[in-house]
Amino acid sequence: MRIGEVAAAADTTAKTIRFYEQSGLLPAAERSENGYRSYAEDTVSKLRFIRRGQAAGLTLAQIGDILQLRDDGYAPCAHVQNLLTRQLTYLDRQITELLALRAAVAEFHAGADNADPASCDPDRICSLL
Amino acid sequence: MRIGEVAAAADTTAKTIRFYEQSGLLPAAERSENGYRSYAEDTVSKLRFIRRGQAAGLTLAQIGDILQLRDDGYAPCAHVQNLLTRQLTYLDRQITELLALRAAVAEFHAGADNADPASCDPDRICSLL
DNA sequence: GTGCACCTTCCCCTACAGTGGAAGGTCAAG
DNA sequence: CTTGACCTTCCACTGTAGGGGAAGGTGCAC
Repeated sequence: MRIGEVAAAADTTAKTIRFYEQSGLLPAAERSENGYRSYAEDTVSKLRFIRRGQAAGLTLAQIGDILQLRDDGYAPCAHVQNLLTRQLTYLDRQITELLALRAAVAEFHAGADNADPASCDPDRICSLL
Repeated sequence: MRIGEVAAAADTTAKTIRFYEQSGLLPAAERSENGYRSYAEDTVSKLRFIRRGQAAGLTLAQIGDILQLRDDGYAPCAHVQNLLTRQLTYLDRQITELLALRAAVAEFHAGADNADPASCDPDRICSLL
């Protein structure tokens, strides 16, 4: 398959596939006589896997590690489980931080109700913040 | 005050102050005879305000708008209240998305308990994702 | 023989908020 | 008179995941 066909099949772009190759997520593609990249069917599977990984919030680097393991002949199950555990921890921290930020902003916002432009100290720029 | 003193007073760096000036958050500084930037005391207030704005999750561009209003002689209260309202909406959307992502990852992770490396279909790369 | 779709490499650009470093000027102390 | 701390400008780079577009090669249909 040529790069455009693979891209269409995996619902992505040729540009992205070249970028993945350059980033080491995909092995350097075979070339046909004319120099065009030539792909086997399983590249489509890999691209779909990359999309699933991204949907789980993994970075391309993390996804690349999994693909590497698979290419090296290992079943990446344990590694992936590890990754998912860390991802949960990471997300929990993110959510906690975001909730704290939301609370802080809500407090500022509540103060806005009884804000009087006249009582605003120019030195503070804005009494709400 | 020289740039280093201001930076120390506002707990930031000279580099950052120059960056803010270049980005339009701070007006072009006065210069003393030797070409050094020379600041009035109120620059420290502005830098502290920038930090409060960042703590509320505002971007430098948004903070810059507020400072601009204040510099133009307006009390930015109404503008800030507007900004905070939108910020709350934005944060709520972020939190919702993150919670959904967390749920998705948790589901993958739960599936990991009964994952058998042997039953892993290499075509899928990893049965967990 | 030429138009068109497709492919190649190459380099630059995006957003965000700075950071690092080079090359050189200034000023006070020793 | 030199050392060191400070300042100046300019240029490039960080991380993330690609996108835009130029300049040129390939292959098929008309």
